[in-house]
Amino acid sequence: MTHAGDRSRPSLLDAIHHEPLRERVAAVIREAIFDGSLHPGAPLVEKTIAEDLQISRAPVREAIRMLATEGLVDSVSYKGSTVRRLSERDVQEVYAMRRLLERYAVRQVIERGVDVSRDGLEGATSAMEEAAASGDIATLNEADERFHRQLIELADHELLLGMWTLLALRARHAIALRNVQIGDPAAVAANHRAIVDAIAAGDLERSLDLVSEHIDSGAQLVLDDWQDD
Amino acid sequence: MTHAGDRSRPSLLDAIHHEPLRERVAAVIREAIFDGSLHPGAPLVEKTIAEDLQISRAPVREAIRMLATEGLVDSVSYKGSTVRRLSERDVQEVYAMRRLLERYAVRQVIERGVDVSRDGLEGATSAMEEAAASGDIATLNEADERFHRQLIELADHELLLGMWTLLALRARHAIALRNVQIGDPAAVAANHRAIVDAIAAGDLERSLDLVSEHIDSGAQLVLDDWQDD
DNA sequence: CACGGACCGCGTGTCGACAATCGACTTCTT
DNA sequence: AAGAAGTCGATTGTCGACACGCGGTCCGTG
Repeated sequence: MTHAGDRSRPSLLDAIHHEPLRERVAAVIREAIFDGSLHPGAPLVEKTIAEDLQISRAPVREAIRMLATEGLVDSVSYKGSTVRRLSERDVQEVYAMRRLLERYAVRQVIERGVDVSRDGLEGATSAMEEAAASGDIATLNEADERFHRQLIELADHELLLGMWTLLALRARHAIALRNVQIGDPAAVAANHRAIVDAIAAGDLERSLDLVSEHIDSGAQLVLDDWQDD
Repeated sequence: MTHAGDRSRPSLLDAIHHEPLRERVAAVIREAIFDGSLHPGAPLVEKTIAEDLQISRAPVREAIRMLATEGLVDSVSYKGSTVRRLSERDVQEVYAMRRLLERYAVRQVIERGVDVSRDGLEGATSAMEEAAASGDIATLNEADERFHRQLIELADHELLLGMWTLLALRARHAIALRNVQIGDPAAVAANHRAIVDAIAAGDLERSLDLVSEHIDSGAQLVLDDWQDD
């Protein structure tokens, strides 16, 4: 699950240190999938993409293969690749696994007495509150994902983090398709604050319940009026 | 997690229907890792392997990349790939995730009232008992893995199955490195029988305990006298 | 002798061309 | 006209050659 460098952190180095072409291509296609330019079922033809980007097929091919392992693309030997069609069941499975993994993370964090207020969660939480207050949905969503990622990171479990990262990608895919609208930003932020508090208080049962509930409601948001393509 | 065709089922078709070269190459390297020809840390040089197999670098390259996503190989851009070095922590993480996933599967199976005696577990279980009786360790191990795989399959959750499959590969890697010796074959078979019975009886708590215990003891077998490379 | 920079070999990254496969369409046969 | 065989276009699979990054070596310099 060694996952290519963090593309969401465009540090100064990236300008110097040449990231392999396949990574950049994968990032381009991934974004196209998320922003809707590539709808589910759309064919990904190596030659076409290569010509569009004015490069050879090799890096395109590798990029597509990456996306396939990420679950964003379906590939069939000798036939071709298409943007994955997500069924309602797929979405349910993704969220079921997320719930399982995040609950496990919470358990680990509490058992090992990690200081959640100091080690990161605090930042994401207050960022969510600020974003909610100013009605900045984009930032809110970003902070939301950061919150959950940091929660997983606090469990200090590389394999867990790797698997969760894959799930997060697939969740983003589902969310992108449905253009999910958050009901009440302030409530979302408050939920996260409550989770932090419960963990900090060492209340395992309450933490698990809150996390489950939060993830289930997220799933519900995506699944409402879902129609299989 | 779309995983290349089932390589363990060499049907008649495989002779006709050309499986892409990369798959066969991946299978060869994977086996070499499991049987110890390629020890942890051993470099995987595309050109060398390609020449050994008398093919070009392209399929070798893709095969290595597959193994990397399976967690059997470490790849670093512009530097190269090596057989993954497994730390004690890696092994612990793999087994921790297996425990989490298999417990989840058990929960699902019981909640949904799947008929475990009819739908597959019975076959693997009795196969284990026979293998144990005749002292056939290889068959025992094979039936063991089949048992767990079928347990996961009964949960009817594709994503779960995909993630579990990855974990199983990594577990096999660890087991291969330690040449694990099973203490008492009959006891192992009996444990699985007990799990089937508990599930069939719908006894959730007992089923979870048995599964946890079984996986933990498996982990212990691998971890005994583990020395990080 | 320590240190910094140019050089060089190794291996991966990328390229353009050719081969194999698949599915659909066409055509031949009865 | 129906069915089977053959053909064709589109796309992936494989190939060999060249480009580039990386790390170690060797040399010059203070």
